[in-house]
Amino acid sequence: MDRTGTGRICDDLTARQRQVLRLLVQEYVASASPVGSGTLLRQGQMGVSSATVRSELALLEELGYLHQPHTSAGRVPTTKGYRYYIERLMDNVELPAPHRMMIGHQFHQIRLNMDQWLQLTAAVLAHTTRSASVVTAPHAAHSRLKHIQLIATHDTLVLMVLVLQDGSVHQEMLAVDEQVTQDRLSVLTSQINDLFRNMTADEIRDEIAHEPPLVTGWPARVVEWFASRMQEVDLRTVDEIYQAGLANVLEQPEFEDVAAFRRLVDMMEQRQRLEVVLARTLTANGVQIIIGGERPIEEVYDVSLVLSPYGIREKASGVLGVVGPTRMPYAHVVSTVRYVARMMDGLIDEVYGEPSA
Amino acid sequence: MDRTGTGRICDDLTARQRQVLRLLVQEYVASASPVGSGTLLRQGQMGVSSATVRSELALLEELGYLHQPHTSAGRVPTTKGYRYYIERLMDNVELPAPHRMMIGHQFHQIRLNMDQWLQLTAAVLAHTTRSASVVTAPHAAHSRLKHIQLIATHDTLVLMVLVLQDGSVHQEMLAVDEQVTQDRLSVLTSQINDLFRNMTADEIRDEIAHEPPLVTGWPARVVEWFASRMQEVDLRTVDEIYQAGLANVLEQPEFEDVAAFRRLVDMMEQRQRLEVVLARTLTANGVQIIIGGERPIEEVYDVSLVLSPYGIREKASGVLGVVGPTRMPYAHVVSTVRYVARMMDGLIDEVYGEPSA
DNA sequence: TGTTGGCACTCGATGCTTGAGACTGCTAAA
DNA sequence: TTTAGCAGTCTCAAGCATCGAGTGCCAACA
Repeated sequence: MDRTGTGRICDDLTARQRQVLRLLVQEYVASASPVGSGTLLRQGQMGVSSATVRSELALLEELGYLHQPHTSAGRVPTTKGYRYYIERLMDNVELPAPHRMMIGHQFHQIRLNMDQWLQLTAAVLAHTTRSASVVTAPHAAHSRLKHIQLIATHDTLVLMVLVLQDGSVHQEMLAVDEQVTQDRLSVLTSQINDLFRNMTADEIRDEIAHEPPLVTGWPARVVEWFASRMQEVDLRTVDEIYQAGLANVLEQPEFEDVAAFRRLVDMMEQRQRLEVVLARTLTANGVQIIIGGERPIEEVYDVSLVLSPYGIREKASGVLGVVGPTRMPYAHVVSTVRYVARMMDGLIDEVYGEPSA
Repeated sequence: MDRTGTGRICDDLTARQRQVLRLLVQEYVASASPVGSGTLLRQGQMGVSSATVRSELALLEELGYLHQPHTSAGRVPTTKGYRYYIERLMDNVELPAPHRMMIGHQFHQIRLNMDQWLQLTAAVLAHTTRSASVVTAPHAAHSRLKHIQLIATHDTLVLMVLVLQDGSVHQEMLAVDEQVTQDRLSVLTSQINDLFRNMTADEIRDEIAHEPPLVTGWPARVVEWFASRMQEVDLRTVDEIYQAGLANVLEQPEFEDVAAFRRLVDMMEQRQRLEVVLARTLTANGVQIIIGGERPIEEVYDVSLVLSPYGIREKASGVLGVVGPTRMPYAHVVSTVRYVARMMDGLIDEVYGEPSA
């Protein structure tokens, strides 16, 4: 792609401009204050004078990669600048061994309790990146029924516990008008299990629609309830969301401003919006970086997300990642997220992978 | 107790001092800035001059109820002042009807899904009090086994789903060395259910210790695992914790200071410490108010908690409440928390109460 | 004895000015 | 094309005066 031979690589920036942009982003991420030509010279030896750097800076600003808070200040990367840095300039290194060891160590010696795993994953992510983290429970798109259990908790209340192929367990209660006995429920449990085991929600819907009714009276309504609950669980793209490390981001200077922090907290608390962002990553490949001000989160310009899917697509997959300031050490965060996602892949494979038999 | 006849009631403060303290707390809660004698006079008609109020203020400060940030500022209640206000001066009114209606309305039309109920409860508490909220899942101290189900998810992995009398559902996986079949697990499921149903964790421990072993080989280890998991669940005082409304407290002026807000976030994120506080309320009667700087949370002096147990003691009970700034409209918050706790009582009774049969 | 008006005083908040410092853009020379 | 030099811009922190809410004290009074 180097068509001109003058250091113009790819399509737009010269080698020196790229170097300036890279140094500037790195310096800004480290120092959290606007970077001027002087600082840049001091930082990396680039063999030119400050005046040259200044003109490059002016050009980069004109091209939309940088922004100047005010005339006599240094430059700050724009969203476009971060995006360019992340995609073209950042060293995409593997997480250093000590970090890998530390993470690996924390993941050892824990029992096979999915809830604890996910909580731990969120904690580890938050801790190693000094940011907030999100982790969703693994989940399959059209999971099949593994087991249903109906339990009488009261004379007219039925507790349903639903276990799906993807390992998720769901529960809900239903009030029926008549008295129910555990004996009758146990029979019904067997019937439903025998009839619908290994079926998806859609298949169950079809089965019910076409077959003559299995039962009548309140058991029929229980079956109906079971089917609609299956459907509901099936439609959900993101199940439970685990979070950790909100306190970490409070250390960042950009969140001295309470309003800025509020945007981040809102982001974490508004489940709906968060779900949209997470769902996008669920079907993506590899680590996704969403920079504040970009598409799905235009209004939260000082927050970025580094997310990765994990698990086995179509079998049990979720999303995990980091939520932090836009001014974030992306290289480190990306490699951490990637590494933790790979770890989770391993776990999921162990738990849900193809049986050897 | 009015021994002197000069307005000295109970034991310590005169009627006028109490009036001054009450007005001051109310005014401070409303305005968020130190209250002086002038403001106090303007607020409530107390028929005395500012000089008199000043001397009362000076006395109240000497007694430790008030604090003066600096010489030329007004007074601010101390922890002791808040405590006195809450216990002796606050109007303990019922939540006004419009609020009651709004809350009641939000609670209607939701299905019997405990998870959603608790999430909603947290949201409603946070919304009506404009603070953060915490709600724990209902839970019984020594709950009996209702149902256990063992499911083969893999050739050497067993998923156990545990349903207890208190309605809680617990799950965990176990890796066994040998191949397991669902058939064998189903048999084991029936055996365990038949043998241990309606027993507490302790009873199950005893039974296992004294009876000859039910099975040998890996099924024995599954039984052992089941028993230890029961024990573990039984020992837990607080199960899942639901939170909401952290963003609300960011509106409060005292949390302009990031450090202060950090203390609150830490409070909410450090599960261990939060559990200690919540567990204390679990065994208490009625609404508990923990003021920042007081016993279990000495170091978090700008945060207060208003908590209430709910549910049926020994059968299914939890804690719910509000976490907000010490400068909090206690009367309103207390009546909200009380009202919501009563609502939850109703639900719990419906779900776990004595069967009519 | 308790209450009150008066008064001097304190001290944070506010606003203004000023100088230092960081960084810029521009220009003319190399 | 690069660079040294320079004038200009703008923020920030410090210093300073002012304002005013609020205080404590005291003498006079009911």
